[in-house]
Amino acid sequence: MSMAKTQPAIARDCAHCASRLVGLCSPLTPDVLSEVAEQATHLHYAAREAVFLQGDPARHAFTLIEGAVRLSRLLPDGRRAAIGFRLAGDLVGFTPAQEYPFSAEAMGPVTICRIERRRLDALFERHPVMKQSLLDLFTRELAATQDHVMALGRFTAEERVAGFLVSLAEAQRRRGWHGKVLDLMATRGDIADLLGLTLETVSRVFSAFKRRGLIALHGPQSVEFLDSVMLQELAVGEGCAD
Amino acid sequence: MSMAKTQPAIARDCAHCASRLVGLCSPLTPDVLSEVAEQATHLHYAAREAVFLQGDPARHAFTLIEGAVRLSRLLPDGRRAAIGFRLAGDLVGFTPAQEYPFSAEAMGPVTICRIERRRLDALFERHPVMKQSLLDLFTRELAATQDHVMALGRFTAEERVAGFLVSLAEAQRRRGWHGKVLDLMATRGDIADLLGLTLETVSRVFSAFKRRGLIALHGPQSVEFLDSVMLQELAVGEGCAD
DNA sequence: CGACCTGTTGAAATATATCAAACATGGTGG
DNA sequence: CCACCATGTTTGATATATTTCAACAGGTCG
Repeated sequence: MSMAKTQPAIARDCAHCASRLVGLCSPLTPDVLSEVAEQATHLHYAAREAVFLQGDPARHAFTLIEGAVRLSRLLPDGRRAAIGFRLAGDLVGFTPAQEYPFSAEAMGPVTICRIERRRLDALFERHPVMKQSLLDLFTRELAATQDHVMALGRFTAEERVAGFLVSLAEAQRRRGWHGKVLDLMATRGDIADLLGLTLETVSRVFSAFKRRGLIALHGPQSVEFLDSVMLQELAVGEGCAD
Repeated sequence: MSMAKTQPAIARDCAHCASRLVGLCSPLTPDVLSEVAEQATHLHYAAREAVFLQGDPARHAFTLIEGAVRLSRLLPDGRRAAIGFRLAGDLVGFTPAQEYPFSAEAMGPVTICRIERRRLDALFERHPVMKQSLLDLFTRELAATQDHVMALGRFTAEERVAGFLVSLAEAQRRRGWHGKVLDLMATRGDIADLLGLTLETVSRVFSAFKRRGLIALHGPQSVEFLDSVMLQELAVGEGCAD
């Protein structure tokens, strides 16, 4: 099952990967990029497998090539809260801290590009321009997490699910996706952990949205947007709720 | 009532203030510090007054000299969620974004040190060391916000209130406070907005803690810790709940 | 085929919200 | 000094959103 780590094949096309370091490397020249590429490794993970665990020494940073991962924290009694989902192109697990502050688990089959943190730090030393990019990244991440706080603190279950759908669609759109049919890449349980709900509630909300003609389901993971306007309104807390 | 903004007296002792830029300036030399001090202004705000509002152009950054402010977002229908509280010494409203992503309101009488963002940016240009400090600051802030997500998503009302008390005590301890009696500096409503609860629920939880001998109240804003161990356990989600 | 996982749906339980009243407190002005 | 008001707090009764517990359905995979 966990043969993933046994195949750290050096990637040939990792320049592609490196350039995707969420724009971190965009100020860099091609030769620097290929230098980065040589230091990186491609890995594969199966669904539910952990990329790293909360508390592990943060020796690597990752960029997702394909698939999606869930960043989450676990309580001693089993309660789980997801901090967020990360999709292809996202930087994962890069922290100035000594240990990862949360776990990262593959939500489906995942291909990921791994680089040693030491090397990344060195890269930052030599190319201070990147620090600005990193600061911007952290700023966006902070803003997103604050949105999340708003949602968990004051939104109803329906508003949270609508918000999840809308922002996932937005994230995919930034990745070139278009159309009306969205692949969730997450189980009801994953979504529940993200939204601070139970999986049953999430399922009920999907059913309610379907009944009201806001969405259609083609299989539980495949959502078609029928009334994006209404969903958007719900998502920002202006929904009429009826 | 709002004569605050009419008294932007240049502060003489603002080097003290500048040095408190949450360690941002710790790598700087004294002469640079006094240079910063000359560019900063002291302001006073009355309770409930806004230091800045969500959406305002982010033209200034602030450091709290005295008092406490609430960072919050407001929904069109009046629901409010607080992102966090900031205490003396904290940096507030410094964002790379164009607009403030949330509002900042004084929770009581507040003295604050204001500096133009332009000047702060220039300072960062000239002293790149500070970027590292800023990155560390953002990292801590991100981690704190993620804790908040965990709390709002999976903690019960009692766990959230216990967590609030413990982390406020911790914050005050870092500021040199010691002892057992804590000044909340926040109304029940403020705390409710922070924890995603109603003010009535917060009040009931305080009463329950009092009944169980975990705390004593000397006036509604003054909390005495009687059983810190139990509170701590509740705060991290290991509480036995009885 | 049976075991298993994910999802759906129902009925009951419960934590928290909502609505409402009474109680303190501090300031203000007569 | 007292009456008065605004603001915050406590507490009670009730309502409700969401959870919990439970049963079942549809895939998939060995």
